[in-house]
Amino acid sequence: MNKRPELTEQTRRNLRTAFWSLYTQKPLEKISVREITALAGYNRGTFYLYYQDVYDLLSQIEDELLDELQRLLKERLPGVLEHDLGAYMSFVVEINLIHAEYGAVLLSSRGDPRFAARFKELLAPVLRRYVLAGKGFSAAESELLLEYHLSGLQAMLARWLQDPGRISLEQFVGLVLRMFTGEAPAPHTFTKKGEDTP
Amino acid sequence: MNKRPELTEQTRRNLRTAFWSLYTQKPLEKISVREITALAGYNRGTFYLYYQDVYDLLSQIEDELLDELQRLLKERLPGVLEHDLGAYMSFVVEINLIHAEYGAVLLSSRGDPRFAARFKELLAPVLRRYVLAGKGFSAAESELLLEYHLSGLQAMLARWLQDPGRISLEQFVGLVLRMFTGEAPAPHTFTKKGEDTP
DNA sequence: CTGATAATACAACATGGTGTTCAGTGAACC
DNA sequence: GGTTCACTGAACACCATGTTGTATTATCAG
Repeated sequence: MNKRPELTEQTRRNLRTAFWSLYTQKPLEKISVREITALAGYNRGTFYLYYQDVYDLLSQIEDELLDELQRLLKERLPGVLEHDLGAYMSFVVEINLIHAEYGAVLLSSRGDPRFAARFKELLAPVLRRYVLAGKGFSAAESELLLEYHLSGLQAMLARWLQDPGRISLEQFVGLVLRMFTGEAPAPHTFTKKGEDTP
Repeated sequence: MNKRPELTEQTRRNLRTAFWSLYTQKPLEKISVREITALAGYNRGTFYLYYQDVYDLLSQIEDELLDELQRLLKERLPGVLEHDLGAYMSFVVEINLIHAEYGAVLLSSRGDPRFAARFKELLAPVLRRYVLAGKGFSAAESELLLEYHLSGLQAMLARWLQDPGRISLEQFVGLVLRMFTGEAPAPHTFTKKGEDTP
């Protein structure tokens, strides 16, 4: 099966690209299969050879992003996290920066709440253990504070991704850590590492 | 026009109630005018005598809630806020508790992002002045931290409204203030920690 | 080269939602 | 008792959906 893999992949990409250029302009419910295929230059029926419906297409984009994020995070989690939450968060933010074209939209208020929810779910275990644990909160309190931090982080990250030039990555991570730990670290300057960041 | 105001008001209410009972069960885009009018016991055309479309109906509910919230907050702002952010936040939370039937849905992740955005916009000035001002943050940093606090508060409030019985209002406001002020113990009398299991 | 196969095109169909229109009905109001 | 009002019922044009059957290519195996 699939005698022409690179052609089908191209078609898939074309549909996805057409969809995304529409999605950056208007909400999901106003995007029709007609519009996508017209923009991509295919017959409407062709769409259904690749995707069940418009939401399925969006889901596949989201799945790819989240799968990669999870994979990368799991690689780094044991080595980095234990003694350096800051480095871990830097890594999280960097990954998002790489995929900013998608992430900035999906995580924003005009994005997909389901995506944001899954993103938060990914980070929840880390926050539970390294930000909330051992501070004497009841289970109910922890749950609420976790929601505060996760939603806050997600929204702040989304906003930063809109225009990452205004604040450096280090400064941004500094703000995140400041929120995590209360008031602890210094406000502006952050310790610089030996290497440049892309 | 409108010779029988109490009849038309009743119809309006019936349509709104029918819509809301559907909206608590499924997302907006899956709710049709047909469904609403069938549930309310009216002809489909009648809907269009009162609302432009389904989103218009939702908007009217949201507008009413936000208008009342804003009105109440403006009443209390000058008297209460200056010396007691805690009392002010208590008031904010109380108002939301009164309208929990709507607020708990609209503010939740399955609610309307536009509503959440407007809700946050309402509280933004207060946070800007009483939580962020005078702490030496740059404009860009303040914007990001504001986003963190607003989104965190909104999400935590939404979650609390789902089941306000688990934590008292005072305790909840204590958590909010704790997030606002860093880690400092809350001014109000609430927590007695150390007995619950973390 | 040729036949098989896979990717895509094109057209048509049934379904169901949208928003609008317009004549008609019954009850409320004056 | 006639008029006005709220609502009905039915129809209309439009558009999107998802599916199907048939046709047209391009690629590959033999």
